Amino acid sequence: MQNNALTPPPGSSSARPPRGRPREFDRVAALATATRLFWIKGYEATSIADLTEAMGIGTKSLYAAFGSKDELYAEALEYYYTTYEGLVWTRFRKASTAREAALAFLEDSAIAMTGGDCDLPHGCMATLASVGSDGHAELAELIRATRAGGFDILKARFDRAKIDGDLVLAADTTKLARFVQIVQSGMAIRARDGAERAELHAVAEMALSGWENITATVDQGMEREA
Amino acid sequence: MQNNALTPPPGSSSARPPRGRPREFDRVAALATATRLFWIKGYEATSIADLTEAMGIGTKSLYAAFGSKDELYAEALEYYYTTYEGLVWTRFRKASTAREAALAFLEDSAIAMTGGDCDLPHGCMATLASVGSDGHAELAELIRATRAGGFDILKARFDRAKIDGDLVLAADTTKLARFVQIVQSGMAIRARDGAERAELHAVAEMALSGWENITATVDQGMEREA
DNA sequence: TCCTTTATGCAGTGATCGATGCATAAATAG
DNA sequence: CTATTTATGCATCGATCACTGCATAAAGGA
Repeated sequence: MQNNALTPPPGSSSARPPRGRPREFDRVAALATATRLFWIKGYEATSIADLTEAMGIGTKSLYAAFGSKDELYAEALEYYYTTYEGLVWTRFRKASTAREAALAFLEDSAIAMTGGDCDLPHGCMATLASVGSDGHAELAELIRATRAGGFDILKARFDRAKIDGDLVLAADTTKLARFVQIVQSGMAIRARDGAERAELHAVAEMALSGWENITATVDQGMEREA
Repeated sequence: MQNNALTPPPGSSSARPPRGRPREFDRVAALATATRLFWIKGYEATSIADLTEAMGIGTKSLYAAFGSKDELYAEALEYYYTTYEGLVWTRFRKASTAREAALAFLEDSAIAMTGGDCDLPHGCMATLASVGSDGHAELAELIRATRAGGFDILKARFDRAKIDGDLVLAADTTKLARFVQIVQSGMAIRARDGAERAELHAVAEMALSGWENITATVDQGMEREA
């Protein structure tokens, strides 16, 4: 949860200026390049050779600056989230109702996953990340936690909507948040397969077209099931 | 599309019985074991050493029987589909309306993705397959084609529903099929992350709770968007 | 100027990757 | 029986994996 060995604060307080030879490359730019590569190809398919070539530095500099491949990936995932989370959550936070928030989240996800306003890689780095769980337990847990964070935000917003009054108290916010999260996850897979933005946009709208039914009848729906 | 080098007919017509030393292992059982391993760990994270150990055979026998890792994966994907597609599509095919078919597909997917009635690996092998596109273009295309097959089945069913009359002619069956496919894809990711069957079951129901709104207003929804 | 500190380039570490050569074992055909 | 055909076990291939030791270059502090 807190900063462990994998995620040291990147721009930690530089109390004294470094005395030796200064770094010849921009660390942030290199991290951005690494992030893009991991985003596109994933952890396992991205080799150190791929990274050093794309970043324009040698392996020694990479390890001196980032420690290991795992630590670099962890920093890249953090960079990814802090840099691009606004694309997906800004309108969500401004929305006045739970439904508007969910729709904004899915619509803006559709935009972000198809390149945004620039040429971002398609798909969601956190959703599509699949680190083989052999010896990378720490990374796998970090990725799972990142995914879980999105769910928590959704559920918290829906819980607040109950207090605000725009969501009935009987609504199951956990299931609601899971549903929205699952739709976004599915969009990520389609985006990686080359889906157009309009397709994902339409899906965002269709997903919430039954909002009133969902929020009002989800519990009695479970009773009907049993 | 047709059988290429990667997918020779496994049980092709044995015109004459083999003359030499018979194989000491069951090829189908070995393929089933390999399929399960690929299903759980994916293509890249599953090594030949992992496979030979799990299958209980040597590398020479593996290559003699299956050709290469790529060809083995292709056969495993085919085995996966032909063996388990019934879990997901049987009730779908029997359904009398498009909505019932879609609901059956999502509900049965929820069951299959959480182990079915035995201890199947969680998640969908085809959906979660992510072969790094470096030098494995043929496999990547095969996987994309497998995913596309599911979409085609859904869309064909919805198109038929228009003729049957239980779906309005104005409905956009392409978007409808994409939506259902995306929900199922998202379920696969959640299943791999350890989702309970009940959670995915609830999502299947929620996804189709706006069916009447979707099928009736999807086009005017697009107009409202523009 | 000299000394310390840091970064870089190059070569190379052991390990593992997918895949093979070779000798041998085991079966059938004659 | 012998000859032929096939499967297997063992050792190993070159390539690549993540990663590091060592010598050198380049900066600041004194």
